[in-house]
Amino acid sequence: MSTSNLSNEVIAKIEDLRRRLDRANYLYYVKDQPEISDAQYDSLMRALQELEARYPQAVTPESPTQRVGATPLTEFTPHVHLAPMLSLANAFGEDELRAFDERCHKALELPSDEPIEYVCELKFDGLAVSLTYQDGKLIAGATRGNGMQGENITENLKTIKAIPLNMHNSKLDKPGAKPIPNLVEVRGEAILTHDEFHRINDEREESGEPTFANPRNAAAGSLRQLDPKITAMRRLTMFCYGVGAYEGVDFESQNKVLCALGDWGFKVNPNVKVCTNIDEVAAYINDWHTKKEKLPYDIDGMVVKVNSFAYQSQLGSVARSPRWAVAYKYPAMQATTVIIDIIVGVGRTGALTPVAIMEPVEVSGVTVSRATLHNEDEVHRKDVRIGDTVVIQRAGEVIPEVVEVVKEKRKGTEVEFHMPTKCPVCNADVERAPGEAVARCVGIACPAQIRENIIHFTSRTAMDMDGIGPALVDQLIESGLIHDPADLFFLKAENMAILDRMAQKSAENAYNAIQASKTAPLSRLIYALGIRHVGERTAAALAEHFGNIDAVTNASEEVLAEVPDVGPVVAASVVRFFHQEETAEVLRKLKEAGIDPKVEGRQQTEAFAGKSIVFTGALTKLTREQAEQLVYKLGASPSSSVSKKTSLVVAGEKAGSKLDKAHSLGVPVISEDEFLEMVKESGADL
DNA sequence: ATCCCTCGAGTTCA
DNA sequence: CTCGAGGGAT
Repeated sequence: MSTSNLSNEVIAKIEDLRRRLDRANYLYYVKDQPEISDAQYDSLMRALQELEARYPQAVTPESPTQRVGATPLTEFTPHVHLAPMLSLANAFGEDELRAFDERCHKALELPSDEPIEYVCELKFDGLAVSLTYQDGKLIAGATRGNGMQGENITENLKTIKAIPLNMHNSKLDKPGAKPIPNLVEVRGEAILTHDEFHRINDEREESGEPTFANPRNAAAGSLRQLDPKITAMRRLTMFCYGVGAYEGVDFESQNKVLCALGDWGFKVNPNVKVCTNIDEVAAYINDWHTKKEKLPYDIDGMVVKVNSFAYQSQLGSVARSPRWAVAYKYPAMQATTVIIDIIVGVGRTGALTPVAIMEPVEVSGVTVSRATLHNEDEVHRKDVRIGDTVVIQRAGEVIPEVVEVVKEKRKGTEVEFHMPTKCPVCNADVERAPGEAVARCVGIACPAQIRENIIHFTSRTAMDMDGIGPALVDQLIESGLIHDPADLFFLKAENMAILDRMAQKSAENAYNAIQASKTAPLSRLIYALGIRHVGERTAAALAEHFGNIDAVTNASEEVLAEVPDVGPVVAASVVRFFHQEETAEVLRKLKEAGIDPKVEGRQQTEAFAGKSIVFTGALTKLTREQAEQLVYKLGASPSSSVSKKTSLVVAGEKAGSKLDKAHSLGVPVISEDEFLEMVKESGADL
């Protein structure tokens, strides 16, 4: 391996390979229009690596092989920006945007009817970065830091393929094209796309590492790695939008800067608009308010800049921000606040739910003061403590959630949360089933559960008693007028009118709503009872299968398990529910109030209603299916296996084990003919 | 036994 | 809307 035989031919070969690799990179990472395949790229890269290995003296820092440095750093060194990286003043809402326009008019001494040209650019939510190029070669890259001085992260930035190691000079023949300056600081934002962010978090989750709260944090974390190999694995990208210091080139406007950056091989976001006046700016901002959600990366606003550089220098800067630009911020989806307390709520099923009570804060236009923490594990996973400063957001724009704790703000006085061992409402024991996430109050007469249960009963999706809300339910319980859902049906308007702030009119409305609910379909009633694991769908399936409430009440676990989507857990839950004395009492009162809904198309015959019937052997006059449909129509539930809950077995010819089982369990058995006779006598309307 | 899908339950604010 | 659990398919 000698250094002496580096011929011109070899140099030319190396340079050709580098040119082709740089171009492939540019087309792939900047233009998103690859022209060669990954395999072709790899083979070019391998060829270059081999040549460089053979002629180490030919390796330059700008070679495409040098994107991932070999050795990790021990620390970052400071980097002084040649021109400061200013921060922008914020504008919230159109009024502040127009105020900015007026300030510009005033400072430029322009009449207000003479419009100023502005450039609108997306404001990326990433990490601001400055790249320094000397004679077209990347010599340094740094974070923004305090604006004057940042950290030198050149090795990490070189791993970003969208950043050219060499500026392009191929478009010089294009009219208005700018030559490669001898010195330029290119300013931009390093970001992670949503896809990449999720990929990284998935990987971290799998390997048990803490996940990043958002793409910006992930991007920042990735660039602050001392080992560039790690940064290289986080496939960051970078949009460039401006210049700091520059020599050997001149610009007339911000728009020309963006064009030049594009020509030089930098990635420039295409969603830029030159607006002839502030109205167009406002319209463009408004346009992107919804469109921004469809972008594959995060933006948190729009940057509005005075286009003309002449105007820009006339406007100058105040303090640390230029007067010629403003950052329009869309209403923040995230905010920071302080956890005042973590309280525990008791749900209808006894579930204890920790809820964070926070210093009220505005998030996307709404004041938020509480957020669910779901369960104890969740609290500890996020390590939320009372007194913590937390980042919150509205998940799906609606429900507030705690995203993360700002650990840097910890004072050491924060209090850890522990699930109480006694119910905060009724002081009964709290149990957490092994393997389950929720802790439950086991108190059968827990007032909180009774309250939630009644509220659930009246709710729109259950019995739909319009006009009866939590407040009224509380008063009714407190005054002793009701103890369970069924009591609602015995209320009289006069009784309710006695209550605080209960006008005669609204008492009548409530009374009418209760009476109207008496005709609710069976599925609603079953759902309203609030059986654990029985929601709207399962309630509908049970109603459909059994046809009346008695049939459900008497059903065994086996019979229940025949219902579609009902398995052992749901079946056991239903049986347990109907075994409770309280349930029997409620059902009795419902009947007394005349509530016993039937499913349409089913008749409730004396002989069959609520019975569980099994057919066995070969039927001669009916098919098995017809027979099952028949008893279903008459109010019974057909079943396929015999248990002690079975009311009746209809045995056809050559009946086998089911008949034996019926005999051994003492279940009545009849023949097919007897069955048909029974149907006839039932008086059913066939 | 394991994965995927659906359903249930709890939650916020205007 | 999100998480967790149950059911059913594989």
